[in-house]
Amino acid sequence: MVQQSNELLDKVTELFWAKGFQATSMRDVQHALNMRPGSLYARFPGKSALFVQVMEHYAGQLKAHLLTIAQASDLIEATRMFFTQELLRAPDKRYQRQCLLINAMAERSKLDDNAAVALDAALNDVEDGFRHLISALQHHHFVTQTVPAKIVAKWLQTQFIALRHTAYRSADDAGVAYHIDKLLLDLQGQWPTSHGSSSSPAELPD
Amino acid sequence: MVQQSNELLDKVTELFWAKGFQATSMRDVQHALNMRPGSLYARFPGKSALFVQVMEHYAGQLKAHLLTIAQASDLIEATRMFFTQELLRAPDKRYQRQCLLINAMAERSKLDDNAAVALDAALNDVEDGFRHLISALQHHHFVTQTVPAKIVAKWLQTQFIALRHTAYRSADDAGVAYHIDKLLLDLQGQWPTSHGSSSSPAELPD
DNA sequence: TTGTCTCTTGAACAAATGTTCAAGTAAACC
DNA sequence: GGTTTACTTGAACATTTGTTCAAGAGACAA
Repeated sequence: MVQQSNELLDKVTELFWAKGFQATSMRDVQHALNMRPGSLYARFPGKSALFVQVMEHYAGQLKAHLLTIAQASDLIEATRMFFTQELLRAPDKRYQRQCLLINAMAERSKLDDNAAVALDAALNDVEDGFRHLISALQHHHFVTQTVPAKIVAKWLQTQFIALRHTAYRSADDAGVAYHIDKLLLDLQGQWPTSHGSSSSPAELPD
Repeated sequence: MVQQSNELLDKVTELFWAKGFQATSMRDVQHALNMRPGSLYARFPGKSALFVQVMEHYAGQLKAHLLTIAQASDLIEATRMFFTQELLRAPDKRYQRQCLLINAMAERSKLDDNAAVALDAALNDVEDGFRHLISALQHHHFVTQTVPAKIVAKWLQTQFIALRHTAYRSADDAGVAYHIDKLLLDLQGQWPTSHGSSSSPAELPD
């Protein structure tokens, strides 16, 4: 009758995702996991530790997803699919259109040190996933190689974050699909030649 | 010795901006305004009402700013200036790089009905400001007229949101400036011809 | 049965938070 | 001077929240 840690984390992740970290009380967690306070605290040292594990859980999954995509045969289509899947989640899971990490960022001032570090690590992890995807896109000449993958990756992650917010708010899914089309155009389109970006735009990280 | 309501709202806005709505306690507000609980509650019926007024205050200012920009002679340069100003706020006001509205969105589940309505209204207000700017840009042929201003405006607001997050997190201001350049390229660049966007791409809302 | 070990229970605590209200202050008006 | 009016004060309340811990339950060995 003992639940696996992964199942537990799945459920807690959903909670934090749907309601936010602060808005989710330990009593909410206890109820969702059908555990009493003592048992819960035997498993997780406290709310902050729970947050840390959820961050790792979430970022790990997202990064893995991105690495899979980077190996697809039709990269552009796979990228579009990725965005479509993430952004057009069905109404019953609409809260998943939001980005858990961004919501967490908004609550940063209330996080303790461990939690803040975990949040940063999670964001960097996801960025790393995007960098792999961009490198693949550059390798297949979908994206100019004159701009470092790292910079394009940051751009794409930025787009992802913003679209999640818009998709969450918008009632118009077709409009979101249009935004994705625009994004894919811009990705393959023109890039500024330079603007004092510290690293030379010519060199490509791995 | 009585403070103007605008001064009060300015201070409360800063508080909410820097710490977040939930993370700011009424005692924080009392301290910042040098008011005792009773006086504060005589002026504002409660924390939720405070939130509502801050939303109106903030969105009103941002929209006004956008309307001013829409009347500049060099629209592209004015737009770039707008983004640069908002995104590269000096270190002592770094928290203002974040978007107050987005942070509020992340706490939506804890807002009561009035506050949620005010938040939506604020977001729509800002979107309206962007729409005016886009209309001006289209009028001067910087942006294609084949796409409705409303759609482009939503895109630009999305970009704005995204860049704010990145600018807040990033240690590299030159990178942010590069992102702004890319944004201005994309704005003037290619737009998808259609993708089931419900309203016909030919007609332009004023 | 008895004893031991592991895990669970739920009442309880302490701190924080939004809010109220009777009492106090001082200026304005008759 | 006396009375009313408008505003301020700060102690206090009720609720929520993260967390703890002594007591209990059940499995298994002696």
